[in-house]
Amino acid sequence: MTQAPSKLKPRKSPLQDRSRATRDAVLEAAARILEKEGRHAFTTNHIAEMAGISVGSLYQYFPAKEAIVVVLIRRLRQEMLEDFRAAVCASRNEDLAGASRALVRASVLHHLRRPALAQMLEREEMTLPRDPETAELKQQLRELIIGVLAGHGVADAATTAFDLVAMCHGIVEASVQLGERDFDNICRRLDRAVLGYLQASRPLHEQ
Amino acid sequence: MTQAPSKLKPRKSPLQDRSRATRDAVLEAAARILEKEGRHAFTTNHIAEMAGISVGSLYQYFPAKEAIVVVLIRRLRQEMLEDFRAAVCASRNEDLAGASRALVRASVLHHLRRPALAQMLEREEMTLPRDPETAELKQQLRELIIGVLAGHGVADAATTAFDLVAMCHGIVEASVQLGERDFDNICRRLDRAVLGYLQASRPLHEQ
DNA sequence: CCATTATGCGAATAATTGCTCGCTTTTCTA
DNA sequence: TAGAAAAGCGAGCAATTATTCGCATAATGG
Repeated sequence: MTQAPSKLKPRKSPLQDRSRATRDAVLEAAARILEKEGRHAFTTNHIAEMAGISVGSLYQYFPAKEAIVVVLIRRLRQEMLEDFRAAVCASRNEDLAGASRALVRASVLHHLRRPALAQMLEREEMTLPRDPETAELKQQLRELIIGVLAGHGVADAATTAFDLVAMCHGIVEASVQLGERDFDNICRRLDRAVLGYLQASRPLHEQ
Repeated sequence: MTQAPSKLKPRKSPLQDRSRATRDAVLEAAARILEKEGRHAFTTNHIAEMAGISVGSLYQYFPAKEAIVVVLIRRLRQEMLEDFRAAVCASRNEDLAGASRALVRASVLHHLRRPALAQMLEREEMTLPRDPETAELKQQLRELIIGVLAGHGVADAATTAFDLVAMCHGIVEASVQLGERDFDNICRRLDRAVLGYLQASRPLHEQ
């Protein structure tokens, strides 16, 4: 009883340089189509054409169209995790406000690298079947942030982390969607939101 | 030279009760499919089947599949605007904190009515061509909130309104996605975020 | 230089799906 | 109640698209 081949894992791993280039070309073409032409243009034939290869070659490395998106998402999450780790590392001697600012900057940086792509991929992620590898990356990211908050004595770090991430995500996504590309401006507003939330654990009348 | 028929406006307006029922059945079936089966099941034949009518009848009232979604979105925005207007009206004698709380409750109420549907429709909206009627509703909503903030002396009401709406949206969406359905719990956290942001206009050290 | 393996190709296939059109049934109206 | 108008029907057309498969070309190893 052999395992049924997964619909998400690569059919074949590239061994030669040539094939690795093909695989990368597919991924880059797919990314470009998603960010510049949208979902409707995201067809296997079109991806192959834009990558300068044939559909047949595409299917040697990806067992299904979805698998391409899954890899792109995985890469995005991987990058994000690394950015956040770097930010946490660089701000390990700062106070809570300093650490928050560092995380905010990492978050905005991530979204502004390829704004349209990041948004498309996040949207796709919700439609796709759960990918354990991506879930693991997200879990690590969550724990990283909870750790930072808890380390600074924030109460109920898990909920706080959840809300902070969600509200930053909301503001950045909405801003980027409207064409905002001013890194510092977005950061300022996120800082205000984050620090405000952290402060507001104390009720208003104590001010 | 007659005007080319729009792809979004109804081909025919229902005159008899019978046809109005058909139209409504289509909309409700479409909504149910979107929220319970997802995009991939959203086909005209399936919608007609679930509505208990034939495809032909469907196309008498909607010139294209997209038109159905557009109407659903329009209805959602309409409802939301009315909820917000009611909240603003009911809290017109309160202070800024009170008004904020009222708006937060309206927002959460909106999302919790049919959580899965609201999320799907918002996602679809981004893919669809811009609908002027929906844009108008959103514009009114924006002005409503800006008005409330400005009326309480909030500086830069436009940006503040944008950020508050975006961050609430972020938190609610993320919470709902994880299955959270506790109205009061979500409200509490949104209150904290909103009041925190409003407070944080003053820098930290003044506290 | 040959055998073997890896890589690449793209026409063809099979399935899906948005939408039309000629027709029947129901409702309205005069 | 007859004729017209509205509403409803659903098989089938046309177009799209994910995926395959038999074959060609290139790299590798002995």
